[in-house]
Amino acid sequence: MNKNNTTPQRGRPAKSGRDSSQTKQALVQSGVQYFTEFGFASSGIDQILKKVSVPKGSFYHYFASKEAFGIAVIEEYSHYFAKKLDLHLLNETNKPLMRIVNFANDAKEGMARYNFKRGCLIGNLEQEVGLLPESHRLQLLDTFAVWQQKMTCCLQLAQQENTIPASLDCTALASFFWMGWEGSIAKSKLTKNLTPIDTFIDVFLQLIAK
Amino acid sequence: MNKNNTTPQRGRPAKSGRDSSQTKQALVQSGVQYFTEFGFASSGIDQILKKVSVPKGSFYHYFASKEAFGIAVIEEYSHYFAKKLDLHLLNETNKPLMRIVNFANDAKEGMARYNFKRGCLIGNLEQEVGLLPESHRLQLLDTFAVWQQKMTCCLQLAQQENTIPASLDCTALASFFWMGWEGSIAKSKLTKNLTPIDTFIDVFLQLIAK
DNA sequence: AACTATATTAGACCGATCGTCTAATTAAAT
DNA sequence: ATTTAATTAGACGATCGGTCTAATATAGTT
Repeated sequence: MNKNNTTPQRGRPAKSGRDSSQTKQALVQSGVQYFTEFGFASSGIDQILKKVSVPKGSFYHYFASKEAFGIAVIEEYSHYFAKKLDLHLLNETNKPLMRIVNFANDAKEGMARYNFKRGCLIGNLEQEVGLLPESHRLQLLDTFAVWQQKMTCCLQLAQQENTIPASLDCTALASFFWMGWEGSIAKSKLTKNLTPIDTFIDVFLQLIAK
Repeated sequence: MNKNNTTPQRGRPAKSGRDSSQTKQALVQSGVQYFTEFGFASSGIDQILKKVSVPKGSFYHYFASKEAFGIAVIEEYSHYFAKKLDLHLLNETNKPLMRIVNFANDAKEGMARYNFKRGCLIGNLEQEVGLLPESHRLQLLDTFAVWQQKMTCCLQLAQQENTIPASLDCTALASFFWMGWEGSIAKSKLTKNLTPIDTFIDVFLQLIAK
């Protein structure tokens, strides 16, 4: 975002060979991993730095504080997830409810790939909210609002298709979906298998189908 | 459990005046509060002790380790919650679905009373499972299994009454309920209001009603 | 070539815990 | 008086938290 390789870099060069924005991005991605697995409070800056071979002294060059770093991490994940969501929920080659199923399958893959250790950053931090700075709390709320909006649209499409009853309030149903979703991800972390997610999706679809 | 006031206490008397089992119980209750609000990893033994005026040196007299203490804390909460659940779900003066509503209202009171800072110990620890000893993980699974069984029975009652469709698998539905429930408690902590819980219960009941 | 500005790093800083343990203290039992 | 049991005092070393200052290395400027 900041500098590209056409402009020569001033200052002492990074040990890693990355330029400024690459290093920043690498740190954020490492943060996503650690925060998703261990939460904000229990993740140390040391580990996060070590993973991408950035020296400790550099951290406060790139970020003003752990809080500021957290904001960047949440933002990164939010963008990543919103993209994934659009990929499935706006895929016009599939019917609306099928899009939800596809999204769930995508997420299930991720759960298994990381051995059920990660789950959803937003859901994990949500539980930790009592230990988080207020800025993070608001950011999490924003993120959920975006996801909810996307899901609402998808459900409305299903409604227009007459796949689900017209009597349903799609906004409330979308909120309901995400609460159950986060619950199922958490349960899946606990059981270390995909059964909870499957149960959630199956029952959800069965309940809303006409 | 251990000693009552009829048998005189040997050894140096506790500063607090409590006997052995009272002190242990006080520690466990303090642990419930802290673990529920801050999780296992972020709760310090010091704080837990201070809250009930038990000196630090005493901790390892009462518990073999923090892990063992955690087991006692989870057990205490599980019992407490199972009792609350029975109180509502087995209350024959109400129809099955009304019992669920009453349970939810009870829980909502608790959420508000603690200013949305605590929520559900089991749900909170569930998210933290990556940082927990395996013994805790299994205990959490057990606890959920018990809750799920209780809810299954209640839903089956509703089914027998013909309040909900006979086509529903009550076991799956109970699992679904608890995932959504935990999700709604977490969301309620985030929003600092009861709207998520209300939405969850409302939509759930609407979806399963005939 | 000397100097300034900028970018990055090295590594220490200190306070706060962390969970645990050993020795001392206090009382009842013998 | 001595032993046994229960509780406490307080230190223990280790880790690690987030942060900061000074040193280093490059590019731009004169």
